[in-house]
Amino acid sequence: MSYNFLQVEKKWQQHWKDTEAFKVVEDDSKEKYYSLEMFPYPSGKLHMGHVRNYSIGDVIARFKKMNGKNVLHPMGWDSFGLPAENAAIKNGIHPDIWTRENISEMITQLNELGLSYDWDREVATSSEDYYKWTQWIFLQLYNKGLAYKTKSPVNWCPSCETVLANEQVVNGACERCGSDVTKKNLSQWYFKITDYADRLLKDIDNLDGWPDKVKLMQSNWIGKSYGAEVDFKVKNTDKDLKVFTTRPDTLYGATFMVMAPEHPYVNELVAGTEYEPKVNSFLSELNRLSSIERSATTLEKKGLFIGAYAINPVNNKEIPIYIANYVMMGYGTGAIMAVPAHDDRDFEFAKKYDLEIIPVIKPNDDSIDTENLTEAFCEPGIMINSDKFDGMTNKEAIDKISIDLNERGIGKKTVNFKLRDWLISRQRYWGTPIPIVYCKDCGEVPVNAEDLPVKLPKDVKFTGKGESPLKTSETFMNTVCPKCGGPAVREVDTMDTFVDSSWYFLRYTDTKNDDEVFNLDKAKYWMGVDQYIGGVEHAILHLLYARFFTKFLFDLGLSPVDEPFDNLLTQGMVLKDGAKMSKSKGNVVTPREIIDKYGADTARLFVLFASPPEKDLEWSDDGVEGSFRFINRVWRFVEEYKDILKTGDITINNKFDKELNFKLNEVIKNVTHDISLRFNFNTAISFVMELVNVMYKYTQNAPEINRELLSKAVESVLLLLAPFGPHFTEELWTLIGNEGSIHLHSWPTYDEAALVKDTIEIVIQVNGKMRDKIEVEANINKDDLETLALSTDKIKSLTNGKTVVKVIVIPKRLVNIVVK
RNA sequence: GCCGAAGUGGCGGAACUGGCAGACGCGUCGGACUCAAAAUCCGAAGCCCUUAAAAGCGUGUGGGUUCGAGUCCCACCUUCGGCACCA
Repeated sequence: MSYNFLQVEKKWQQHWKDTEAFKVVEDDSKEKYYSLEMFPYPSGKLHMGHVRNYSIGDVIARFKKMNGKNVLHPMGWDSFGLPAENAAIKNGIHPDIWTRENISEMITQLNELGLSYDWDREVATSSEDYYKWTQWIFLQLYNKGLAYKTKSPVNWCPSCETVLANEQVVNGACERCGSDVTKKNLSQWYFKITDYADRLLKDIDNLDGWPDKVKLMQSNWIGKSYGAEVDFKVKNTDKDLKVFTTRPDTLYGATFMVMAPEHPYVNELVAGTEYEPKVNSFLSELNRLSSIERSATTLEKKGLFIGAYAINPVNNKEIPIYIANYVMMGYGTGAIMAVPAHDDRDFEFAKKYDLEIIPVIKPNDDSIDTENLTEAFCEPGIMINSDKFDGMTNKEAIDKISIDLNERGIGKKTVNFKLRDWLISRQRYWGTPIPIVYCKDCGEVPVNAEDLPVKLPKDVKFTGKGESPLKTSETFMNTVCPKCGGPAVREVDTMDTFVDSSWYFLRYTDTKNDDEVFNLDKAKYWMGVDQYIGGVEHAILHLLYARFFTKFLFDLGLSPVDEPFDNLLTQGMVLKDGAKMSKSKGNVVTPREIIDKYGADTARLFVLFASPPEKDLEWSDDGVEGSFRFINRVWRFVEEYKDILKTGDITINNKFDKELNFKLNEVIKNVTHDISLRFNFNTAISFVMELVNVMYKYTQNAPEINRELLSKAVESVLLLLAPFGPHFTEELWTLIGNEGSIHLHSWPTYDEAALVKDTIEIVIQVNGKMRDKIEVEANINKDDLETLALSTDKIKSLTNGKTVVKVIVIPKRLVNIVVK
């Protein structure tokens, strides 16, 4: 026999809806708490990863509410994006309809899980009243010069005739049709996130509530490196070739120079020379490689001398200029000085093309023959072959040489970032239109803010071919210029969906505002997000973009904070048989089947109990069964004893009462600690299980049931479990005669006095090995404890005939006797 | 290659600042209830040797620090994650 979860869960879900239980408004008399889970793409079907993510957030939200906080716990939809468009191409359903249907299905499923969302604050990035403001933010970026258009190579699928996002390129091939992806130069919109690189990096230090792992990933992604820019003259020309190096100390060891094959100087330097055809064939060979193959470190280093020489500014040495496949145009200046003696890649290249190797640093201990290197020497050491810098440590020389370059006007200290500007153009329909028009006379003109939103048209053809579906809508394309009123055409690209999700957490504070992106006072009340929860796959892009937007809006005086998320929890994946659940592996367990068979409370309890939230969770059907059993065990207990429970002052009458009372208070303390400080829901639940076990034993063993005490224990169990299993606890709460929702009741408190024990158990070790235990008065002094420990029969027999060298007494814990 | 995380029973996982390793759950075994089964309740259980007790061995491997190490230090192995020719 088990409880009727179907009926109970339905009943309370309806009740919460009817009473608007989770509606929340600003209230200055209460401390706020903003609990946020990363909003989903509305695919239409919830998976276990969602269940885990939202269960974690819901426990936190409900727990904070029971602790007196005014809790903002919203949900919404990252509803622009490719799948909707693919559905349109495949099935002819309009993306808008497809998306709306999915959203309503997902809302049903989320409500079936009993999640405490304030649906009044729902946002959908694809709705006009949301993307209007996404466009508005675009205009602000544009006005500040942080949104710009430029030609750049993009991924192009020749078969689908469309641009692909990086994520849609799998091993150099189109995700949809498998064709080789090529590069195509197209005009693209960018956000100048690089202007914020330094701040985005520096402020990572303030993110105390973020996992180190995520902070590190962001740091690496931004990739700041310190070094110097050095100007090399190109022999017999007036050109200066700039290189970036992090090792200015090795400047005297530069024996050749390598440029990226795409470097603009390459064409100019070889034009009309005997090297031109060779360079061209080198280039076309390289272009045949996909970007994946090109960037593989295993790719053999290949290069070509282009007939020109550069002059090393520190010693006027002429060095040959090469192009090679291992130098990237996108980083630094696209050209490097090659120092084979002290760089692995340059060494490999020099050996292959038989180029000169000059050591300029030797190890402190002469352990390496620098004249006959077998590999590049990359350790710190002492400067040699470097004029006036000889004898210095190379560390010292980095600084000295940089200063010297600066003074002579041939170089300077500089920094470089790996972070690039953010390409936001997508040649797609189902996204936020970019609010720009092109006028024959005025050129590129931003749409006036009062004319927003630039709406997505309905009369669009979805063929899956061509650059952008919006081109097929004449009503959309043809417009008038906001500046001169003349005929103009609209930008047909839409924005990357990461743009939409970079500010939704701010909109939640004020979702219905038609006049402002969000109200500053409301944002002031709710921001920052106290707890953000989501998958670690968003550790870099989404979180970095969201930080960028928040800082930008902060600079405009629109956002009250310059970092959006005070605390971040990255939950682990849900695995089955050691692998991520996926259709292709056939190891998917759907939330639907679990809810139907056991109910939402069981599903929630299991995903929270099976593993700590930040670790991967191994799915176990037997484990789910166990969680279901536990809920039933609680249910039966309450049913059996509900009639004799009696609230009132508790008197402790015997050792059974005392034991139960101790456990009760201990568990309240531990559960509170584990939820609030560590988010270790798995141990929190296990403590409640212990309490329930003790309660069962109590009813069997105690000579007489202490009705007030048992009543307090039952209430506490329900309150402690309320955030985890909101439905059955609500039902049992009324069953034992309470009025009102358990979720409006305050969190149970414990009595420190109940945790004081009269006697405690002390472990006795001999030479660090546990040999005996004794029960002693809790307040026994050290000397008495030592005497007692040495006098037990067991210890006496073990120490007999040996010398006691030392006795270590740790009060309230153990005694360790060292013997020889 | 670089950076990071993690290795604990048959399984998922506990052990907060070094102090009884294995909480809690699953599975297993035994008992009660039942004509029987399921469900439920109670109990056992790291491994090894044993009728039992005691001893011994046990937190990836090898060393070290300490009265005492899953926890700290050094070296290594394995697995997972991120970045990947970043000059």
